[in-house]
Amino acid sequence: MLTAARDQFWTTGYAGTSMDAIAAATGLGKGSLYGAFGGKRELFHRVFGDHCDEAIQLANRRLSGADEQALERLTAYLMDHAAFSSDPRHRGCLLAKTTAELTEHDEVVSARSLGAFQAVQQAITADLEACQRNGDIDPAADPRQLAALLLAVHRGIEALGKAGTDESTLRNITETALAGLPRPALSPAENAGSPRRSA
Amino acid sequence: MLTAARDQFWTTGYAGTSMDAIAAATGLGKGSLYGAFGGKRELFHRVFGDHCDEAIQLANRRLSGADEQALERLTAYLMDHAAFSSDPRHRGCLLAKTTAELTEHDEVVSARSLGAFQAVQQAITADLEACQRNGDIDPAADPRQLAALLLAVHRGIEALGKAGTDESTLRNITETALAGLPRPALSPAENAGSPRRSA
DNA sequence: GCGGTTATGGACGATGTCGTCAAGAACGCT
DNA sequence: AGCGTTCTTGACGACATCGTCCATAACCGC
Repeated sequence: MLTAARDQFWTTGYAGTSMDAIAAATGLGKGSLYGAFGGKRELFHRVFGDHCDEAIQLANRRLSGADEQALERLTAYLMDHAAFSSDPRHRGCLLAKTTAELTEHDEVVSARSLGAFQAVQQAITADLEACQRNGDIDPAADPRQLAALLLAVHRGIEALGKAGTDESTLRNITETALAGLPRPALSPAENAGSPRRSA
Repeated sequence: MLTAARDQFWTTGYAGTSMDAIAAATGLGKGSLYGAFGGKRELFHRVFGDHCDEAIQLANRRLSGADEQALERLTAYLMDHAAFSSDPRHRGCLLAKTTAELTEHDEVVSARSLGAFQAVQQAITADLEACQRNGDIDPAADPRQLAALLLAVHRGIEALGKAGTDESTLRNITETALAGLPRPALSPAENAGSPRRSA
């Protein structure tokens, strides 16, 4: 029911969605909607908040686990996002669309957007720290800065995918970004022994 | 006059902007608007097309010049964008907002968005090739892939800035991205002689 | 200066949209 | 079953919005 309302906002945006459309999509009468949520704005806040929570949980779930697979998880997370974003059926991230449309006009939305992005960045940071513990990434690097970069790449892929960029380009972007991460400085002698992800 | 209409669309989005609002903003009567452009959609196409052209021209202007300053230009382009995007008064890139709102619903907008992004990417590619000629970047690297990554970072910075990310974070992202570009492989002996950008 | 042409502007009808409300359905409790 | 309470609903008023239309103003060649 909330998902039907969310989908409606998702495809037509906040301003482009009428309460009648939501009533039709959910099967509820308009009176019920106003009674339950107060109004269009409040309903959207509810829907948007839930969506942010889900997105954060998803990132945390996909990026947490054993140190040995940390780089694998990160790669998969970004690669899947690239594949997903380039799908023409993809409506685009609701978080991105909402931020673009409403962040200047709605404090609640603005705060929640920023919070969501920071939470995802935090999840990436944690995963990068795991990569460092596993020897996949230079331990001297600041994982928060790398995470910020990867989040930016993540959001950039989202934006470019929505514009119609094809999948291989988006995957290449991900690969190039990951290739640019600082590797541990190995003295030539110790090439062999250090732990790396499995192929 | 077109800029007034553009600004109106820019701040309130396509769906959120009424023709009466545009009439008020431009000082023109509604009849004139419909007579001159045909309708809301056509007017927006005009405004959006002009804006894309300007954005492309700006990128080309800022990223072209002598090989010796190619890396400087690229750095400045991205850094300025980071500073710009984090300004709370910044309305956010019209190209990004429009792509987010309309790309699924309007073929014309979709095509023009993709074209604009590709044009900017091309400008970055050309600048990176200049960097390679100047010895700032590994000549073995594919400049188009690096450009795609930098464009993604550029768009990501835009998105994060709109969400409220502060300037220093966005600048750090830019620096981290630039630091991850592949440097020319120098044999230890020739460290001294190769051309680098001036500090 | 003048007739014809074009541009202008705001009133207008039709429709869309928001939020409310009273009538009715569903439900629980005794 | 009978009753009161809550939930649901679609019609409704007020207003916004779209696109049109015509009376008027500006402009042009002559």
